[in-house]
Amino acid sequence: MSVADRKAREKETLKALILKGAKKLFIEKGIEQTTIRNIADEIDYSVGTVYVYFKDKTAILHDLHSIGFQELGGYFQELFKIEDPMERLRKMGFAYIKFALENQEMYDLMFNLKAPMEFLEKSENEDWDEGAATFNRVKVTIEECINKGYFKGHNVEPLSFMVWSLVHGMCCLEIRQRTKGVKFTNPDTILFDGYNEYLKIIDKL
Amino acid sequence: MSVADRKAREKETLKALILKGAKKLFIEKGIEQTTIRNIADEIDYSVGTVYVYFKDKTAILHDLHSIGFQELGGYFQELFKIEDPMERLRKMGFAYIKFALENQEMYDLMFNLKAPMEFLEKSENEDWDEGAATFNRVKVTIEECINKGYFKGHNVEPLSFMVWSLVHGMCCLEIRQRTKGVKFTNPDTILFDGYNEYLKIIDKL
DNA sequence: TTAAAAAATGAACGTTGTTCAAAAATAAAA
DNA sequence: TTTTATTTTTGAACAACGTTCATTTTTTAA
Repeated sequence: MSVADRKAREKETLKALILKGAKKLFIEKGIEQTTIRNIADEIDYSVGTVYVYFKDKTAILHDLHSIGFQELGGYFQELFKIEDPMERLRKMGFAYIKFALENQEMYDLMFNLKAPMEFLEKSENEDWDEGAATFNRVKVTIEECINKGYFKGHNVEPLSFMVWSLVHGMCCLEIRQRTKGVKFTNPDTILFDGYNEYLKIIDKL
Repeated sequence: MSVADRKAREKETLKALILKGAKKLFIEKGIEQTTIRNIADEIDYSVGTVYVYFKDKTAILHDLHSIGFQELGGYFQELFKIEDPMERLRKMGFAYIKFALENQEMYDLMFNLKAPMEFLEKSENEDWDEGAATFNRVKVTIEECINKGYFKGHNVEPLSFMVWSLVHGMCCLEIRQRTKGVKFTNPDTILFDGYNEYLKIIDKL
């Protein structure tokens, strides 16, 4: 166990500490309202130190966006024990919405903010692996549905994209306050009421 | 025609000039990249003048968001000449997507940015009239569909919300670069391919 | 021509993300 | 142990941001 090894471990620890502090503040007071100085204060380090461990703010946001996908993975954990792909698809949408509502700021970061994508564009690895992997779980499930005779006459990829868009759109409108603006009859349940309409539809296909 | 009247008209003209300059810059270089100083420079006025006519940046963004809804109305113009509500519904989604793709920055402002909603919260009129009115056009059309015997077993409002979410979600993922991240087989047509899957589905209902 | 009112101005303030020479802490060498 | 070299941390300083407001300029009324 060399000194270099320990130093490397300590670097990782501090990096994780910064991310932890950032996440806490993001959830507490919003991403836009959180400054690098806030983050530095939160973990009792100076601003300069934050910039030693992260190139800029988009780097922090990108790393946190990746953590968000890990957490979303947690919500999906149980799903792949479900054999019936249609049942799995139904539950997957629920889990997705649940994650979005329980982790609004993280969801926003993962699927709405420009920062994580801007970071990718500037970095050498241009691929959005997290997003692609998550989308693939939907695609695989829908493929199984098709193989079982569901969704006759449909194409896997565009259909998967449509399903993703449907749940994403609902979460998006909710998180960005657009459901509050349109005065629904039942504002508190509109997301699940909307999702139920979708469930009714796929039951017929 | 009193002096006061002319003054009032001149005030409106300058307000419109500021909005016009702001919109031009927003489209040219993005909303986030446009500063009040940029806008003032663009129209050859000082920063201070901008603040005489608008309380703050969210006021500019809100007014521009309203203009966006007028423009979206233009895309919807022809639609209500279509008698068949199902055909109108199909075309409405297309028009919506077309508007979103041709006016990405404006669409973002209307349905994604927090500024217009923050402005509403602070103002006395808390209602998002523009959004509610636009949603109502979808709702009315779907109601007509139901009256004609389509969408049996479905509820107007949640179903309308679901349809809105579906197209909004697609536009959102596209505009916020999430479709570029997930490497689709046909990235250039995925939005319309996805929308076609939706069309296939409602044809069966 | 002069006084009053309205409109336009831009320097100045507090904050932001970011940088970087200097200081402090740690490791290696003597 | 003491000295030297390396690594880590620091916070003052910078440019740019949204915003304010005392001052100046322009316009209107007297």
